[in-house]
Amino acid sequence: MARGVNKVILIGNLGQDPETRYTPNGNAVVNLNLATDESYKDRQTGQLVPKTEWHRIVLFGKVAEVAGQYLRKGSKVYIEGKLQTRKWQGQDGQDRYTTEVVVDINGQMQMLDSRGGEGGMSQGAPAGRPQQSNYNAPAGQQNAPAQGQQSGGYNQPSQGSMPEPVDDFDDDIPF
Amino acid sequence: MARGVNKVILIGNLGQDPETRYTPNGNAVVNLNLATDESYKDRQTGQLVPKTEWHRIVLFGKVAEVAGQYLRKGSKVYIEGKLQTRKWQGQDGQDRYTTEVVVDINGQMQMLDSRGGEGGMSQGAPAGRPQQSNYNAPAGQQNAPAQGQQSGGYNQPSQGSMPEPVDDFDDDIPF
Amino acid sequence: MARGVNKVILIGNLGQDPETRYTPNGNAVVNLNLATDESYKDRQTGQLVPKTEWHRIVLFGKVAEVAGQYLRKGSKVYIEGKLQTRKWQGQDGQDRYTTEVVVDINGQMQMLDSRGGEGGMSQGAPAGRPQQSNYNAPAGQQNAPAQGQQSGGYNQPSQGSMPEPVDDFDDDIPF
Amino acid sequence: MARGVNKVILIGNLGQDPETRYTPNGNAVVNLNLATDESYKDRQTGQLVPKTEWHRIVLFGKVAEVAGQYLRKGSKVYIEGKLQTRKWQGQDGQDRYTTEVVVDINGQMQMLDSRGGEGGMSQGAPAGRPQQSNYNAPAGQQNAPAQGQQSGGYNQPSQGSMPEPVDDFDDDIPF
DNA sequence: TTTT
DNA sequence: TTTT
Repeated sequence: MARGVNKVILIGNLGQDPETRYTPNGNAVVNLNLATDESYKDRQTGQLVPKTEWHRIVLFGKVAEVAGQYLRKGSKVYIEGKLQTRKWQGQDGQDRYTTEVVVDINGQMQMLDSRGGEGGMSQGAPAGRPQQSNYNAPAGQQNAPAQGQQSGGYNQPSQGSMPEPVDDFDDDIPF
Repeated sequence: MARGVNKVILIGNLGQDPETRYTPNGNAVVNLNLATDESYKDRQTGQLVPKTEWHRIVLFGKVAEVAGQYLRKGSKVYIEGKLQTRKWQGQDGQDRYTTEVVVDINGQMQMLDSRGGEGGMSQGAPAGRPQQSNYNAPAGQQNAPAQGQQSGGYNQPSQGSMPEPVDDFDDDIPF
Repeated sequence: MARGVNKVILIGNLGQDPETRYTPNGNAVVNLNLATDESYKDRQTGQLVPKTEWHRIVLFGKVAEVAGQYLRKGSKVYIEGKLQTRKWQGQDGQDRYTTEVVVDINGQMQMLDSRGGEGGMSQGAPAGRPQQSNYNAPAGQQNAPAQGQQSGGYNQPSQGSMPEPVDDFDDDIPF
Repeated sequence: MARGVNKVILIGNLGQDPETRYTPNGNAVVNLNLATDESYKDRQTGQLVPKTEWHRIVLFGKVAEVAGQYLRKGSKVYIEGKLQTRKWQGQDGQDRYTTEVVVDINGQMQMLDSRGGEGGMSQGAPAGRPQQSNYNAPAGQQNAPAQGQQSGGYNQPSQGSMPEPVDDFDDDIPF
């Protein structure tokens, strides 16, 4: 289904809790802000300078549910997805572009926080963590897109189908 | 030098000829517009729908020289680099962001057009091709940044150093 | 379905025509011998020395059919798969191990020979090419495992299904 | 320096402590046994069956020193390297082949155990851990290849140079 | 031989 | 804007 290669591999940490939305069909769509760290040697000073790159990740389907349920601010995660640049309109009516890493059925997400409070693969929601109301809403059920989530507007891109244009993000600047 | 992973792998075709610039130090900086193709099955119609994703690639150093010299509109190429989002100011004074795939000494570029005239690994510039004046300017020499290219402003990011902000792109909208 | 990452990405050329087998279920299993080239600078002489690495690739399912049909000795190809080490018995009864790159439904194969006689995505078998009798045998049909191929014995490892034990390779030394 | 792509990306856990050797030049060469886990659905039973794949990793240079110093049995690690198949002679005089994932200056190694005592990026050797005598032997110094390590025989493959044949592994079966 |  |  592809006559090219478009692959992104990231390991980094979440800058904040995942944002979970649901499509009209009840499929989870999760956004992550992921930081990858690098350091380089300054040519003037010879000092090692840290540099953080931020990535916007969008997960669909099963992997979105797991991400929304178990990842939290600070979580370390492996992401494999593809690059996608989305066009949107600024308040001034001008076109803007946002590049995201899309993780769908062809991608992968691996939680890298082992043992202990941060999550992992353990079943059940760890205590002491803010629960999101629709967390366990089974994909495909109609009860999922509850209040605050009508915003949805995503189609589930399973096996190649693409997310539809999003017209009602919380604010005007999605990145 | 890294406490994370930030890797992009692409195979696609150039939408246009490479754009070559030179830094004040005479190092080549090359921009590519790369298309990766995918097709997905439309859920309504069951039709296979082609979809093209465009990527902005920036190459530095030796690999930039090779890209600028041998790649052309339509060339098929393998790219391995990292994601980097650059902030710039629109004419309206507002912040804009552009995400690029940066190919530096840690990255890779492979030409995938095997046929004769289009390039490959062959030495020497093929005949019948528009030559760019500063093509063979050895990196690090002072003759490189000729008129129209003082604009430079890139530092060569070899082994971790970062590109400096670019303040005088041809136009206001670099993507 | 994975609590780890096991990924291989190769671009190289086939050392010989693909070898196609069929499982008892009529699914294609294709073996490729793939060369990846690299060159390194000899520390004594300073010379650039070419070095070829050979990889054994095994493709299953749909991608196997395409590979068997269109790839030929010399074809350039992109492979994405996973590492798998298989144990087998030498004639002397001792254990041997062979590591292969397995391309199943989670992997990818891209033909990189563009335009012209070498293949590409073109429909129909190019003329003047040795046809293999069972080439177009649809997967899942019983006519596939003809003589010389009962050897099969692979299960298709797509998304979890595993290769069955292989007991009758053509010869004793599969690598 | 390459006319192909040969890349391996793994995330898994060490089956045992790293084995550190030194070349005659005092450069560290470290071997890891890495397990990557996957599970697949059995087609008969419908059960989810776990499957572990074992990988032999060889690290050279700086990354080898870090690996030897901080990784331990059970450590989770990200590995980026290239495939290399090495020929050796069995006791019976017959050729054997072993495929390894080589991590040199072009590769990467990331420790993924964040928790305290097990390593991470912290300076200095954590207490309560078996120290290896030649741990801090600076590369290139003659004191490194102490007893039990004359075996060495590796050249450091920095930037493309290749490991020389190894003729005196501890035992006859290196994998 | 690891890990969850 | 590319390619098949």
